[in-house]
Amino acid sequence: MDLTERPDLPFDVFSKACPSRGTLEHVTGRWGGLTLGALYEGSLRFNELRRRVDGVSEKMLSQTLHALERDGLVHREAQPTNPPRVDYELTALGRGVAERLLPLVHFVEGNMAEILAARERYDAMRASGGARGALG
Amino acid sequence: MDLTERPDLPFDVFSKACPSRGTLEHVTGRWGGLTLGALYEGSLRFNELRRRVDGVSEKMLSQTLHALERDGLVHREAQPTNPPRVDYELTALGRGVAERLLPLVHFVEGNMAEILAARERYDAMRASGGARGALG
DNA sequence: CGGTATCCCGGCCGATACTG
DNA sequence: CAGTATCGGCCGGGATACCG
Repeated sequence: MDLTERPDLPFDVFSKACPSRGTLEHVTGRWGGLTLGALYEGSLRFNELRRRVDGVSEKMLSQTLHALERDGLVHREAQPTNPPRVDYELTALGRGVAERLLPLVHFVEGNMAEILAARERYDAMRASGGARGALG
Repeated sequence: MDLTERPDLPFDVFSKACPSRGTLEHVTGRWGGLTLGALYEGSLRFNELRRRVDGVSEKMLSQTLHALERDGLVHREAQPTNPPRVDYELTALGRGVAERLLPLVHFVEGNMAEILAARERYDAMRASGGARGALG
């Protein structure tokens, strides 16, 4: 397959004004991707999600969920019980996004050792003073 | 395939301290993804890249390229000519990332109309005052 | 051409307190 | 439990100027 072949769509992410850039940032931002990933495993309540996405604050989780719900990727199901119970789950669109996002995440996780090695090489090269090759 | 099945790796992105989160942000951040996408189409020079990635500033492109180079995703080839010529291209690892990133980007682009419609519905619902259904 | 250095603002984000 | 309100720090990122 040729991934450079771009279908003739009305939206082009390379264009400055393309609204897809905004959604892409919701989806791939610091918390958006982790939230979608967690929900891909199944419906979760607010605090379950908060525990699953290690490090997220109440505020950011709430904000992230609102953005994803607005984009039609997450469905919010509130039950008017006491205490209140709210479940979050992916929509069909959200599953589509998650199915394409997770392979990327897993690929990076799986190659993290190589990435860390590349970083060490890069940093060592800079520290030792330049762009010369192995021979110095 | 079951994307929830996570191989037993030393790195887990859901964990607060996982370094993959950093690389993921380089890759999916505001400019990282567009830069990888542009380079997936072929090797490019600095200003070619700058024109292709509409809206990026010199500073952010430089910063983005450094981060991607450090992570071993992009290779920088400088020729000591005058005027200077520098080419950027994806490494094998970078192509692996791009191949998983592009389907996500294309999916969002392709479903942008639906996403925008979801936003309008969401905003209209909020403006009209509540979580009631179609019957008001 | 291919960058780096500096200034500065907006908003991301965490911490804390409060509400239904 | 499931959030909202408010404050403040930090830094992403744009504008501009400058360098080899």
